[in-house]
Amino acid sequence: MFQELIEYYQSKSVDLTPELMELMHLTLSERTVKKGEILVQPGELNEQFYFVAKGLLRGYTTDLNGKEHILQFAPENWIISDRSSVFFKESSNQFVEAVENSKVVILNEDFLTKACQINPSFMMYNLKALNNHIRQLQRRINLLLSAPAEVRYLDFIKLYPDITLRVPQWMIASYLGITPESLSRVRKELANKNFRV
Amino acid sequence: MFQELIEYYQSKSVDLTPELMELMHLTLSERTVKKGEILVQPGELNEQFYFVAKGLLRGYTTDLNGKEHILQFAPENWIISDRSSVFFKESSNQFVEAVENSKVVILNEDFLTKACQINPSFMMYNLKALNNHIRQLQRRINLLLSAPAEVRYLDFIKLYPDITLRVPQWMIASYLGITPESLSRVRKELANKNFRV
DNA sequence: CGCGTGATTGAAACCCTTCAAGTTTAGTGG
DNA sequence: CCACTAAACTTGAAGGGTTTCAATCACGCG
Repeated sequence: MFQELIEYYQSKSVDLTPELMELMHLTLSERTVKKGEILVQPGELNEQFYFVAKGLLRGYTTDLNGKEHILQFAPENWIISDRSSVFFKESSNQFVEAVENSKVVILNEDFLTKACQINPSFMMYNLKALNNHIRQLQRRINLLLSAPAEVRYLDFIKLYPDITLRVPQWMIASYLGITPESLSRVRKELANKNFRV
Repeated sequence: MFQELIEYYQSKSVDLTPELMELMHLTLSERTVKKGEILVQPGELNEQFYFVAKGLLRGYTTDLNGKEHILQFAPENWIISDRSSVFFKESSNQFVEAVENSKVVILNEDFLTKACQINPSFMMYNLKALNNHIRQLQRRINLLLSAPAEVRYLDFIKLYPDITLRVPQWMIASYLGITPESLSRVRKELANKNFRV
């Protein structure tokens, strides 16, 4: 059980003490989700974090015009959730959906806080992970504020070459904040400049 | 010493044990910064968090055209820093500057990790604060992806009425990702619609 | 009072969107 | 394995929101 999660923690230098292992087996569970299946819906309370053991999830919102806006992709070894629900007991404001057939490990607030308490190395990992997440989000905000679509696209395929190949183009467009048509034109422009992925 | 920080922690239900108080006095320091003074520069290593006890700071980047893009404002009781430096020992990629004459408490990684280790209530506070920060950033990304300038502006003055009154308009424009001219026009439109702040 | 910073306004240009149509690709059932 | 269909991608033309550049106006501070 939780093989992928355990290996992930090891790679992050988490000291997998018997105590931590016991906590994991007591509080965690696994679940498989089919492509297109929805794990979290806006309006619902969902106090779970999902660690992606296999597959690919995405988090997105819909606006008043029904347009989707992708907030995050979560491939293997990423954690995705709606933090409003988990830490603040508010209803979610985003969807979490499986882009591919996936396997996730379900973490909850209980596990995270207890693991931090009983295991200093886990706490260090968690602090770093959260700060790193903040860093990524700031980087994305900076790009949205300062860079045109072409630059944002190049940044995306450089940062996430893996995801680029696994999701349809319109999802990348949605993540970048442009229309699929615009992304198509951006790619055409890049091709004309002899750019190769 | 650290009166504002102590009151802030109390308001967040942090249990201010003697042990934690001692750690604070051992590792924290205060500093006053004049309006316009710069605390962090891109390229420099700066392993400090700043808790704003009084005043207002801002974090911003400059792009290749020399244009500024404001990543965050930090009024009283906010923490600002460049997380690349603090947790990952990389050089900063943003400026941190005082918008007003300010007083800050300087926190470092050592304090934060130790405080989390010796004090469960501090750890809980810190976890919540980080998750809340992530939530705010996602909210902002969502707005940048989905909403036109007018909506983003209305959201800003609703969320940060205080900051709206304390910073020049061009800084708000920079935060929103538009030019000062555009913000001026947005405000004119709103005035025509009989909108009042 | 004069200077500099910030805010406003106008006109042209630009990036991106929208809408509509056509083309390609991928998946499914016969 | 082919045929069919739906989804994804491309392309074009028109329109909208925002930027750019330039000029003007308002205000606070030395």
